[in-house]
Amino acid sequence: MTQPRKRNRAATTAGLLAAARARFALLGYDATNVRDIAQDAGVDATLIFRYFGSKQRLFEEALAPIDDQDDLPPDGEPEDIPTRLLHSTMRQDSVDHPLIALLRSSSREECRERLNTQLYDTYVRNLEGLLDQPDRELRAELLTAWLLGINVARTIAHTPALSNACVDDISPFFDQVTAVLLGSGSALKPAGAEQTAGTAADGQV
Amino acid sequence: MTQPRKRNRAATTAGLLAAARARFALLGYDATNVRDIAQDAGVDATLIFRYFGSKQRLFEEALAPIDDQDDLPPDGEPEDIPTRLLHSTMRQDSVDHPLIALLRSSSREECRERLNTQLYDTYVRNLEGLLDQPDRELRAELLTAWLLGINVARTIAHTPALSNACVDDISPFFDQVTAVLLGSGSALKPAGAEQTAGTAADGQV
Amino acid sequence: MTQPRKRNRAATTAGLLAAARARFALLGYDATNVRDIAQDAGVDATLIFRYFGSKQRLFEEALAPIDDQDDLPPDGEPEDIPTRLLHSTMRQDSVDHPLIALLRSSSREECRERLNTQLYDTYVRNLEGLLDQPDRELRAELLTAWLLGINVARTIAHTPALSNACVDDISPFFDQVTAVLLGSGSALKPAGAEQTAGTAADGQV
Amino acid sequence: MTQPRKRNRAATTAGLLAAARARFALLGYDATNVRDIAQDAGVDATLIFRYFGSKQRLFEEALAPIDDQDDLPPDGEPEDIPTRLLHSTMRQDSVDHPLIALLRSSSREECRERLNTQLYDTYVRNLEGLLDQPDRELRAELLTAWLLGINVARTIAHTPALSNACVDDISPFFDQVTAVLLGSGSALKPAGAEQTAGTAADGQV
DNA sequence: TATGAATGAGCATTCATTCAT
DNA sequence: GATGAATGAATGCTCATTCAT
Repeated sequence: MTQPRKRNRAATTAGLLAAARARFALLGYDATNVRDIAQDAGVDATLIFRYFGSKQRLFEEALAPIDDQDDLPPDGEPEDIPTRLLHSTMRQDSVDHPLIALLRSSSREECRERLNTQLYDTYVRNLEGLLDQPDRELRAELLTAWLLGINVARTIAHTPALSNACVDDISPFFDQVTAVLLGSGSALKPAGAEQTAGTAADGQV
Repeated sequence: MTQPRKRNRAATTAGLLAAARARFALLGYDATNVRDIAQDAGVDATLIFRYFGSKQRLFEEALAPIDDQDDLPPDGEPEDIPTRLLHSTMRQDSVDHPLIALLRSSSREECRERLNTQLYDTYVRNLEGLLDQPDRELRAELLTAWLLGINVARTIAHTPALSNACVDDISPFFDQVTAVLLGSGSALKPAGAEQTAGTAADGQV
Repeated sequence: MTQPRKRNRAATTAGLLAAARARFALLGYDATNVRDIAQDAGVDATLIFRYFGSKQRLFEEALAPIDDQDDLPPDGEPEDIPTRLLHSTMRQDSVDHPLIALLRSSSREECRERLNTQLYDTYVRNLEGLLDQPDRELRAELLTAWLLGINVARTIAHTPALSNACVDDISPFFDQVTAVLLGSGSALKPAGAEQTAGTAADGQV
Repeated sequence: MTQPRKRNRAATTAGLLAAARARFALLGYDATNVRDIAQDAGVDATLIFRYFGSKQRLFEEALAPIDDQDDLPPDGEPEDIPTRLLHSTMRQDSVDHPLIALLRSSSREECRERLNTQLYDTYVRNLEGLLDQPDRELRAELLTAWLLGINVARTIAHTPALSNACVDDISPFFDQVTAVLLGSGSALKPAGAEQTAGTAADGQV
């Protein structure tokens, strides 16, 4: 009680970051206030400024680590990329997906930019890399938009069916839509069996 | 606008509503302040309270009219519904789509509820009505999520390809994805050939 | 409906004054707003400024007429003065006694001055005139304070017994206290008999 | 006060309470604004909200301590009660008597209630306890009204004689009036001697 | 190092008052 | 003469941030 906390800078900043992540994702930047974050972390609000300088910087750092974790690692087969993005989208039961935090804070120009960047780096670029059609950017963005929309529907709008669905419920549809959007000439094509439907669809387009 | 538009209640309220619509959609509820809205409309901020009572009420009225306009009218063929929803999603060059305003204000419980309601009434319910599979709700929500994601990508994230795309660029993909998601047994089915792929895909799922 | 009111200046000002009197007495100057007064009178708030110039002037004029009516007329026997002041104090079932309005508005220097003046002109001066002792001013003020306190207790504090009391309930006490405060050497004294009771009462205590 | 009294919660809250007490008593609740209170106390206005939560709460706390101090302690002889109430009424040279603050804020329902309660608890109830006549409540209220009126005359109306009077100037009258109002059968009666003086005083006045 | 007292800018809202019709 | 649209000053209150200990 005299030493209320371990005076452990690492633990304090980690707790602050976690609390910030949760609040920013749930409420967005504006509606989140630093005192509540500090209270959630069980520390004094001043430490936010001591350790991070400003609310803005805390926001940036709170979103950064998960960004990296979300960036697709280069290992793994290319044809797994869509599936892995779906898993990333569906993975979070917790509401603190960084994309959602950015979306909810998108009244800030910098957040909009960052949302854009992150969407590109994590989704569009990776998907586009699988394709070689002239309209591959649009195709990649269309699939990205779908994943983004699913995320929003689940974490913000809370539409009932999607909120309760798990990856397996969605996979069948996802595979087909992926086949349609990534279409022929995609790197996925040679991968084979599960793409058959996609191939069929693609053939007719 | 060039003329100070003096002593005209109708024009003043209309200007206030337009300015509010734009600011709320761009910045969300919290980040929007009444003085800026009034300044955009070229009038004194107190008129907001005179005519609307509160910022909250202004928000509601600013979003209301477009809501109605977005609700699908019951006329028209059922199989046109997805296409019409796509047009509604793509129609707005202006950023002030009410769905976006609600999304950006989603830190407020009431806005989340309203977003949910509006998503259901305008999208999910109408799409679900076309289907009879046991999983028709999930299918409808998946298509809704896509339209929502496209909207977000265009108006908030400003992804380049989607932002510059027009309905015709997207229609081919949209038709196929619709076929996949609404699948067999849908009211769309008898409409024809392009559903074949969908049916095939559906069969294999 | 096309001619909503008789456009009768006299009636309008009278209605405004009456409404103002009631509101000012009930709420004091600050807590009363001109729109409510106008609404009570059934006219537009602007007329207050047209006819009275300002809220302040309306206040002054609203309190003025009753002032005069409360000033003791010079006719009548001097020994009736205390009794008449008691009746004035007890008379008002309605809450709009001007003294109360002034008291409730006494945060304004001008109202305090006016309260002082009115208390002096209506009460102290008249009572003091009945006396010739060196401490006649203090005696007069002590009786004035009592009448004032009774008024406050009835109209503001709403103490139960005093609120429900009528003049006859209080008269016996009043006569004795008057006898004590105005005391011997007062102009009342030679008047005689009813003071005896006071002395008797005093004796029995 | 000369020294900025920095970083001292106790001193700051005390200063704020004192400043609030003075302003509320002088101006009433509505006419007092928090910025002025803070300026009087030499601190920033936001500290009012930090320490008290709201203007309303500050008002309550500013009036509370004096309330307690004014409540008659149960010790002491019952027959001293009237005298002690007189002293309490006359004691305050400072204008910040809580009764006056309440009176000046009486446009607020809650203040009216509290005024009523306080008047009853501090004055009426204690006086009534000395009596056993059927009309003891009225008698107690009449004496209460007088003390209240004296307070108002001194602190609000500033009538000259009462404002400059001290307890000793008023005591002779007070004893006689008390004798009249509390009358025969009062608990004061057996106390005896000092009432005789009242009678004597009456005779000699 | 960490605590909490202090601060100033900003917000929604109200009100008396003026101006144009 | 009378209506209601327009205005600017002020108020209670919140928040990120800094300063002193």
